[in-house]
Amino acid sequence: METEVGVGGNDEAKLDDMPAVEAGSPPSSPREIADPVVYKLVRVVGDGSMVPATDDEVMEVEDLLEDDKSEIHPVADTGQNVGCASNDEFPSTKTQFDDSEGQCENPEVDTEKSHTQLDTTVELEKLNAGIEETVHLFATNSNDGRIDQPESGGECSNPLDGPIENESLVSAVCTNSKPDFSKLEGEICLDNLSVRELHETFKATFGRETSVKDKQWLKRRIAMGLTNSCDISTTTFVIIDNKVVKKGKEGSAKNVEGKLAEVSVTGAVNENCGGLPIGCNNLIENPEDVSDERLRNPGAEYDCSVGDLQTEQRSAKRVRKPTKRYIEELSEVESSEYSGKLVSSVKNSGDVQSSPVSHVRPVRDTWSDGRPVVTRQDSLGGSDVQVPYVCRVRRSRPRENFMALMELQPSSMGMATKLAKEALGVRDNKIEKKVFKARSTSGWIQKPPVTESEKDKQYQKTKASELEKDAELKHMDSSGYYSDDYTGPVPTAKGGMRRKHHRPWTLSEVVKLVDGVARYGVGRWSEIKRLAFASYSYRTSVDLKDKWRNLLRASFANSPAEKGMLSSRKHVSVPIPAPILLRVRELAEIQAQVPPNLSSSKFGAYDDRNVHETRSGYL
DNA sequence: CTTAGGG
DNA sequence: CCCTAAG
Repeated sequence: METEVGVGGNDEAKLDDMPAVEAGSPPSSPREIADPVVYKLVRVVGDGSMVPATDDEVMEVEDLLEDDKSEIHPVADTGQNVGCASNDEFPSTKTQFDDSEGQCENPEVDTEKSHTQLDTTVELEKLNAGIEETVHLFATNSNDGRIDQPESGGECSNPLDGPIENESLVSAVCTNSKPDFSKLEGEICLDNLSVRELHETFKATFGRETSVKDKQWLKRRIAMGLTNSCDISTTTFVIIDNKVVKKGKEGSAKNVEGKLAEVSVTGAVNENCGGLPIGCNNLIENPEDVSDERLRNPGAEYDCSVGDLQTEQRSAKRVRKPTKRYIEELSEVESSEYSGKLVSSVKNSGDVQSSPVSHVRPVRDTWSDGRPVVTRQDSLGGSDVQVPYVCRVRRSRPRENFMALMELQPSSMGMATKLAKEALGVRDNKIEKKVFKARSTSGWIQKPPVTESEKDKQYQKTKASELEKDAELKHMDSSGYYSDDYTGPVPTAKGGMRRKHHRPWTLSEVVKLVDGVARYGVGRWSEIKRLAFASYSYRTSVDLKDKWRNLLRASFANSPAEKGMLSSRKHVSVPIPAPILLRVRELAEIQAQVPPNLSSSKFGAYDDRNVHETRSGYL
């Protein structure tokens, strides 16, 4: 449990981070500034006690603060705000708007609007849910449940001396960051404002700019910001003294009014000068924020019309790591129906039902670089263990039948194999050896494929016929043909396993290989494998190549001795008949001298028999 | 993925 | 056989 929480407290020190307070126009109410409520970072330890935040944590927060500041600065630089000195500037604001009016109603806005609105609206739906949550959290945290009782008259308990502070403090604290709060005074009819004006107002409300061009969204946001309420009519936006006045039925609006103010004030001091509860703020910030997070998504929905917003916003705002919640949400969405539009799913989550629990969780699933890590949740013994989910599949190796493997290697293999199997996705019997690559270290090795049941039966038939055919050539046992197949991992003295399985080449195989080479040419291993070795699931092209290499070597080594070697040498498991070696040599020479292209005119030096034999089917 | 080569 | 570097 290392949840970071903000704890209200009077901490002047933190003010250093808010230059806004001292410089700039004289605070209208020095007292408030002297006694602001500031968030202090602490960490709640398991037992409930709190310890000071670590440097790192503080840094993080400061980062955020800076973030915000940097965001605010541009606002100041625009010089649009003529200072927020006094509270009675509303009129001038009006005029200001009028003056700078003109291009506000550019057509693009409206065309763009439709798209934008779509998305943003959706976002809002969702966000609202979050807001509700947050509000509740706040309510419970401050325990006096004031949020829920608008007219309780318990203002005195407000550490900031009552409701009035709401405005004065805000304007005071934020004086320097220039949001023109005067604009927020008195009656505001958002409906009458142009997009540009809305932007102004937005700025004034939140102390930052927005690039959203959706009037509806702006109005809603502003309304929410000003009233600290998330329950904003979607149609009418008349705000008087921080109260939304719904057209027709005024007071009926269930706004939280100033009650939330105290909460929001705390939040305000901390970060943004807007009168928005901080949690709320984080959740419903610009859609761009959200989109930023959403960006992690491959097929993010903001790809078209809102694209510019993203980029624009991103340049201005540092990208924050998506919270775990987002990751979860996204993955959910992604896995379910995500294919570019997450509208519907978002809509769903828009219901207030979303569990508050989920978003308090620490961000653990993300590496420090913000890159989500693909893991597999294994519930082992109650604790969630995340296993890096490796899934390597053998390229085109022998068919490894895991069942057989497990049978053959009872001991350590059992468990390991099982695990591996699970991790690999059972169905694929071609398991990449690489998984076991660590054989020397891991201590266990893959099993030989030998005992393949069905597949092999099938090919054993073919094999059988071949055997007969081969039987003459070699004096091999036709019965135990496969019995010796298994040359399991050879346990080396060190306990580490050596080599996988050694499958001795049978004479028939060799013949086939030679034949194949004769037919398709040296180096066409894949072809030979495909055509001549179709029935041998093991024996990859590489194997063929290797074998050929060996044959070649042998053939040349033996040639001088000719047939004599047959018995001379050490007992080779499958002594290769001289004729074959001879063929090999011939083939080798042919192939060497005659680049693949030429047809047949260049082989005078070889006896016809061989050549013909060799080339049978070739020409 | 397929080849070639080294190990 | 394994592993890898190269097309």
